[in-house]
Amino acid sequence: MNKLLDSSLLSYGNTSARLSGLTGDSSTKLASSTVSYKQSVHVNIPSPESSFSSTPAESPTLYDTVLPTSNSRNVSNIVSSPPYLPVPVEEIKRELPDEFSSGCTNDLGSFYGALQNLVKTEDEFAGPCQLSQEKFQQVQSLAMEQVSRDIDLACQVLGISRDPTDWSAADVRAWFVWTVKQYNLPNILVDYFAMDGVALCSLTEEDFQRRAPRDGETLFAQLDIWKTAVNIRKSGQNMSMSPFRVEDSILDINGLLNQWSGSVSAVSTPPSRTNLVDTVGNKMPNGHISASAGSGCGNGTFDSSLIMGTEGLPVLASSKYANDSLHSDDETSEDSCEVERFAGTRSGSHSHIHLWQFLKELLSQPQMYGSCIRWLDRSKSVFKIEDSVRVARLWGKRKNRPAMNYDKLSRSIRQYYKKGIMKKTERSQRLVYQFCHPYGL
DNA sequence: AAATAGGAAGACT
DNA sequence: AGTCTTCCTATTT
Repeated sequence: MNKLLDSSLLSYGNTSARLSGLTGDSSTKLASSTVSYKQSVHVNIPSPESSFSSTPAESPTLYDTVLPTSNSRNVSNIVSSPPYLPVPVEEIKRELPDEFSSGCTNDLGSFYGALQNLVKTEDEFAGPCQLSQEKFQQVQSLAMEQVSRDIDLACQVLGISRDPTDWSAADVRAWFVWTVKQYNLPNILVDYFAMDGVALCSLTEEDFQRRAPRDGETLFAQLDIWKTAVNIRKSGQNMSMSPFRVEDSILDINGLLNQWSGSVSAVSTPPSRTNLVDTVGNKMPNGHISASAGSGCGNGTFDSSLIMGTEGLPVLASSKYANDSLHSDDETSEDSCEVERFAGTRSGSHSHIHLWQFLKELLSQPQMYGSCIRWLDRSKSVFKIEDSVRVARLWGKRKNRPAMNYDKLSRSIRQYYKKGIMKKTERSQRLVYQFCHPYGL
């Protein structure tokens, strides 16, 4: 079993190190990156315990060290942990500063120990460690490159954008299933994260923890890595690394996906990103997936056709993720983009969003929609619609119902009373509603 | 006047 | 079948 670079290496939380710090440029730091991760953040570099048998002459890669070559490779190992990518071990060792080897019993041990130490002391860079900025940047560059490759692979497998803010609700689900699978997080209820990427990115760490008390931190940390990675790439400082291409990898993507899906037959089905399958290969309605314990959490699966071309070769799974976010739903862009966004890209599964989910999306973006809907008491899931006309208009746009108004919207809300999704507050106030547990989480 | 409440029927998936 | 959407009348704020 491969060992991931786990909390023992990049345990960001206990060390107060930040992923964004790895960029070495504070200008690229995301606001959310200031959170100290208390849980492990995986970077795909094998631990010292992994069976390195590198022969210097062959300049093996990290990938090589954990994956048998040829068709006989053990796919289950690939699936049970994030795939390893070809970063030459010797290169990493060569680029490590000398300080990294002191006090360790073997080279790899020194690498991990030193890198951990480096991460620990990043915030006190000029402190006792006294690593040169150049050396530090070498290591952070390697780490970020590995992270970036992981993200590229996941994007290609899932057919989603690198940028989480581009994700539709279906993309968010896909990312969740992938992450849950990769990091074996059995206690995640995906339905608690039924939102698009913009809404997801606006969630705080506390929001994650509320939705997933056990693994929320890890998920939040993972999302933050993605956000940071895309920020780095956008800022153009991504270490002259070309995007990872599946065809360049020696990773057996087909095998990976077959294992991932648990259904070889799915390869022959038409490509469909939303055709999620459960652990026995049954498609679930509306792409519904659940990673909760007892429902096949550890085996969250996808239709492996999602990235298969007609010849069984992995291909990029469409660019349809182009626009399903709410972030441009402000007053100015509503008009300019209306036809394209709501007549076109909103079709299909994305129109399945429920009103209560939509309202939560708006509520999760107070900077954008705080003037029309806001929480009155977040802990009790009490919110107020401040601008009923605008909220109704936004809802109508999302559902492609131009005639939507607050009268109709409120009728839908009132249906929720019977369903136990919403309720009126104790002291009835106009335009004030309350989510029933757990819908307000 | 605007919001609330809920019945009824139809659309849509 | 479930979730709205649409239309409606009556009531409350």
